[in-house]
Amino acid sequence: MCGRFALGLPADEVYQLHGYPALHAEVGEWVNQDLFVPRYNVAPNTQAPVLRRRYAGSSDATDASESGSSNLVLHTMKWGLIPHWSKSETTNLSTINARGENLVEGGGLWGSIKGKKRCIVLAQGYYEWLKKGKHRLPHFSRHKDDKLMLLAGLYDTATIEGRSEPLWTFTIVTTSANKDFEWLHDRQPVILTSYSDITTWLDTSSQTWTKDLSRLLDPYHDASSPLECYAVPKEVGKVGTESPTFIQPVSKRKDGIEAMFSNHTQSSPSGKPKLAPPSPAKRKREISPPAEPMPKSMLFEVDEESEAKGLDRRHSQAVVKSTTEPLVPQCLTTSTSPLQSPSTKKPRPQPSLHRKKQAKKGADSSAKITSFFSRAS
DNA sequence: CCAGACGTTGTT
DNA sequence: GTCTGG
DNA sequence: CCAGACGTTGTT
DNA sequence: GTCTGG
Repeated sequence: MCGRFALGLPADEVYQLHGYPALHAEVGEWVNQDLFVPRYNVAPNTQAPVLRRRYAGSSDATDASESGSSNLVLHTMKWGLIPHWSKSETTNLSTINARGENLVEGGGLWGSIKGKKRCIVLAQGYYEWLKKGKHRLPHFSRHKDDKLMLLAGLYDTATIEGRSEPLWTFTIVTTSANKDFEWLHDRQPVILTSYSDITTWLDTSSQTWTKDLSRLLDPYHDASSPLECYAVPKEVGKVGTESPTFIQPVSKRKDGIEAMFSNHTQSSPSGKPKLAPPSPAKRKREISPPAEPMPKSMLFEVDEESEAKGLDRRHSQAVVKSTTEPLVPQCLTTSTSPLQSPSTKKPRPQPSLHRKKQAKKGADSSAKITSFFSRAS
């Protein structure tokens, strides 16, 4: 399922968080403090930000600052778990995901890890490709309130021949998609939201698996933190590309077109449940507006069929709505500045991640092609 | 005992 | 590394 | 997960 | 089609 997501931070950096309260700072704050370099296309086999708990006496301290009381460490690991007994950095195994069902059942590759090396992968959201015949249309799923998405993960370290440092890698735990997401895909990452779930998942002190942990792997359902999902530019499918537009609804860029076609409306073909589209009013708060410029030009193919269905989706029934209350319990509230001393760490300039040239223009018959040129200010 | 698997997704 | 299959 | 490669000999 | 790289 989850083969791509958004948000990352600079490689090889290790941050010391100041205990669980800082977890709240989580969202927004880390990003706004430029401790993260926002990324919009995090692929397997690349580095990504991971949170784990460290225990006194363990020798896995890496080079994190030794400032005492904290036991939560944030650093980067490579996506795609390499078991500790492997001597090679590559593997035949598919380990970018771990099925929750197989954790519960026990044994196997995960048997020795699930009780001891759990972590949380930080993301703005994740991509999923909706299959439409032979076409695949990328969608982005995220918390409606723009909170960081916390994905349940497992990690391990391996000593690779010819390397002096251990290789840290992780995998993302998956489960059945919940009802609201079945139209998109049958699997979903395990998304943690409540403080107690987060602490439960990160607490490996017992070194064992428990029923409580199994419960966390149930399909996502947290009415207080609803998700939203919308189509995004196909360009996200190209590895190595980066653009904030990848996590923005493609429909937003089709305003003109949408207006033109808006009479078609629906005739709900199947009884499929669908997600409500992002409310237009809401989409304004951007996560960490990057210094990064928008691409010179973006091109989107609008296939009539998908287009129709896409429009249809916006009239559908809906995702649970949260109008209520501060989604994070008080216990998570940060005391002061959560990350004031990540040792020598400083905000760094946005790396230039663009490599994309020009979207190709070969209008392939059947599809309607529309180009949008965003004038990056 | 040794050899070989150990995994996921998607597609057929 | 640990478990399974032969 | 998707995108892109997937091969050899001989000659320069 | 299948494998590799990102």
